Amino acid sequence: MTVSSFFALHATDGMARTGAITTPRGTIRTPAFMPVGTAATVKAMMPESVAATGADILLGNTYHLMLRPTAERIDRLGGLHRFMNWDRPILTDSGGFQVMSLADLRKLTETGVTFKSHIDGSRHELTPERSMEIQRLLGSDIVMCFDECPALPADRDRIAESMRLSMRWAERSKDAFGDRPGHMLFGIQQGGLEQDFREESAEALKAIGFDGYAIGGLAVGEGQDAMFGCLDFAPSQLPQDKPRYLMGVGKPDDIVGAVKRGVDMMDCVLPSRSGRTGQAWTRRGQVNIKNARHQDDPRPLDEDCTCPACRNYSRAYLHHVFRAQEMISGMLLTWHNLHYYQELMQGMRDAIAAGRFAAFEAQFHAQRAEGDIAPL
RNA sequence: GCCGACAUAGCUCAGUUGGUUAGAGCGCUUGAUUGUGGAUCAAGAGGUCCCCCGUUCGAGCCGGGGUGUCGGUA
Repeated sequence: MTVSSFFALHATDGMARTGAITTPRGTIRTPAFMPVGTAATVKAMMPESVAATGADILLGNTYHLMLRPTAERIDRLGGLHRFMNWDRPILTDSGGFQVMSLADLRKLTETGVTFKSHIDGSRHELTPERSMEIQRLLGSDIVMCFDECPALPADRDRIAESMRLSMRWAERSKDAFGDRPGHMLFGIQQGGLEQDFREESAEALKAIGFDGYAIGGLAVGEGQDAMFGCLDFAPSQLPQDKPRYLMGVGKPDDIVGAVKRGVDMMDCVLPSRSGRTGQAWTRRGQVNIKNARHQDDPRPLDEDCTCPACRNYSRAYLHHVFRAQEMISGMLLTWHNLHYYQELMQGMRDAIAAGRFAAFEAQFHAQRAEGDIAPL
């Protein structure tokens, strides 16, 4: 069906699409879920285990790697892939999200952002140019523009001002990125929940021209209904023939809703963070393994799951090791969560290819509605 | 046996000259977590203040007796 040199659309079903992004380091099947490996590791997971869950690509983070161990050191050691023993594609966030999440540690100007390190208090300047340089030193396959991501709710003036700053930074990012065969640069649409600002942002990005287009600034406090409302129009404002990447999303039902609305790629810390804080995501919904009801339960987290946590361990064990703060707790639950997320993505890819996404979605919601297995 | 200290939430402990409905940390029961600060936040349950008697308008607090624990000593 297709299109650009590296992105091939294989099938669509409604707004949902399935395809593949080809990179020198491997193919990314879309819709894709990308685990987050902020500090050169998907926490609690070995890279081969991450690959075993079915992940084609993972994320690294400009801001965190810049502070420690520094981009220059990673470059001297052969680049991020070699450094962390992950030879498949890596997408690096530009540090833009930290402009929001670390708001009390930074100063924002037209030029860029000055951060005060949360590690040692040292000052670091991040600009579109410096962000591109760091992502080049890391050897990132998919580089993200440096942007600003305002928390919602925010008033229209603030959203417009922020979006336009991000668009000026997008242009500087493109200039600084230059021409790097085999590497891609993605622009990031902003504009809050406002359709006109999203449109203005999309037009600005398309005029600059990118290899892919991200939808940024969502899942930052607006709630699912509002986010879906925005996704009812945002994807179609972006080019049809390029990957669309919804940043930072989400819970399983957010992901299904996003794919339904035309999103090709997503990332989220949730499966990995939840794994470390005792929360599991299953086809029957959310399970809090911390809860006392699991302490005598010999059954697996999910009887139908083939991940190591479900195949080899009981809920009672997972409960125990979480309560005892044993490291295997985060390892097993993270593995399960990533496995479930990837299985969900595969299910959606198959369903779209077969033209039965609506049925898949209905079944997804029906299984969740059943709720967790009955008490003992 | 004698001398001394101590006894308050599951645990470790605060508790003012005697003054509303006795607190904290941890633990416990739950919830939140969306481009990761291995983080953080929120709610809740839980008390015969060792027992008895007394003083007092009023006792976790003061007095007497008892019980228990710990320490010292013979």
